[in-house]
Amino acid sequence: MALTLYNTFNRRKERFEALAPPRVTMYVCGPTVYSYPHIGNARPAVVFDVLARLLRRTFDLEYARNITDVDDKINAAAQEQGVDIGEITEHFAHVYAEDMRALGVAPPDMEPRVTEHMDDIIRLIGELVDKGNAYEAEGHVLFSVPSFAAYGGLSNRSRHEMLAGARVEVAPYKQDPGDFVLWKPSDATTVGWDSPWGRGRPGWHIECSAMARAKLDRSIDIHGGGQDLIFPHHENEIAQSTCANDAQYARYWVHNGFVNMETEKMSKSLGNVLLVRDLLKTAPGEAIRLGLLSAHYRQPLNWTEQLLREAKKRLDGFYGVLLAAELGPAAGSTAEVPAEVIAALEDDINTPQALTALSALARQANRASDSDKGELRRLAALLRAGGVMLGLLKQNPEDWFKRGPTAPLNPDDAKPAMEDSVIDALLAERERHRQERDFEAADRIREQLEAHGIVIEDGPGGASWRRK
RNA sequence: GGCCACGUGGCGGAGUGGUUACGCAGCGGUCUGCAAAACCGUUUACACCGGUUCAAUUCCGGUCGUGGCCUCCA
Repeated sequence: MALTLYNTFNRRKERFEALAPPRVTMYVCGPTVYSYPHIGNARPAVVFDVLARLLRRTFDLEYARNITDVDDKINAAAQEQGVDIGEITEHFAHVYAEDMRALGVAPPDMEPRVTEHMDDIIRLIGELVDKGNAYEAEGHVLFSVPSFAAYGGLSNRSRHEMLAGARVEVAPYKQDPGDFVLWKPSDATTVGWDSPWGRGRPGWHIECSAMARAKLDRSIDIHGGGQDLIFPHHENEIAQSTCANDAQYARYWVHNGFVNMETEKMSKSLGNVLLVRDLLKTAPGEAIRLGLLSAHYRQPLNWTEQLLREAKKRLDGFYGVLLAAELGPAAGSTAEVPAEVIAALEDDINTPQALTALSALARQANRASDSDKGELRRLAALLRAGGVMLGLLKQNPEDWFKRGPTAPLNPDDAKPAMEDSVIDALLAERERHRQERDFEAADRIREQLEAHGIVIEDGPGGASWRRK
């Protein structure tokens, strides 16, 4: 099987072919660092993390995900708090990295920041001006959309259609209503850089074009991001980069769907956001990650408490297999990734199908668990390898069951925490009662533990416990 | 108004021109001192109307509905 990806540009699934194998270049639009990431922001990070893991199996991947640290929303936040923008961006870049790590997202190979590529941005704008694709007007530099005949190819709309639906006032200095800003002037109180067009700062779209070229190449294999970036952001990137580089900008455009709250898009402007760090207080990072992977990446995902609960239970099932097989932590595992998992992921990153393959392995393993320990261990190792491929099942199963969430999903379910040593002591006491066939006393201890969210499981090797 | 998705069983969610998705929940059973876990079995699915076809949930057209983009947004 070969990798196929849905290419937004052609609106169909296509077989992936690298421009210059074994090298593959991938650029994904990363965060603008001015606030805490919400679960919707986490989706592309997780999805492209899975794609990156898949690509690394067969290619020499160069994966860049930018950090936008110059932006008017950052400026607004900095002015409001009376601090330098660097304080805001440093803080939230750190928060983003922490939250993504908690979700099992491996850092990309490169995380370029806009402020570190101002020279590249200014050079790129200069090239566009020289080529006649951009012009200066009232301190601004604008991209001339009519100069790029293929404009609208990604979002599948003509300039005429866009004008019909335009809801924004057209700035008077624009030669064409569709023209967009590459560089804009900064006043004395706003952060700015010296340029041939005066002190100013970059517009929204140019930084990705500049960093993709600086960090990867003039022509890249895969460009990813959320569906809301298709227009205007990615459309404008194509215009800038194609004109400046005289080359196809990106061969495959991959866009993830939104995370919704009650079927409505989660967005900062609507205020209906669920922060990753708040979710991490209620559930393990792997459960949140599995929740994000439980629907196909292009489908909308309705984020609910039930979704998260089901994700956690599914992981409980998988870890139950690993525990029975006494596998321990993931490090050092040499098992091959199951072919079904690879096949599912190669089919346009079909993560629900990959999870189905894991469930099938778990069932087979459980079936074998009583009669054939060797088979159990073999299947469990496959399950683990498939899970790790998805960024899951990396923990020691014992830790998974003994370390509950720091807070329950529902505050009403709050139960007083209990020390491991206390639990172990109570369990030993219960064992004595059971030896003496005093089941009433034994059951009282179980109820006592239950009240603390602890479940006892009696097995052939004695009793064990786990946190719900 | 333009463009684009989507509408699957109690819920979530894949997929396919003719064969069990899978997960969660429910019900029955095996196991267990009782449980839990696990396993086995099980419950009315493919919005509606036409068309193509030997055969459509799957292809085509229409209707209705939901959502997204067209403006900062993953």
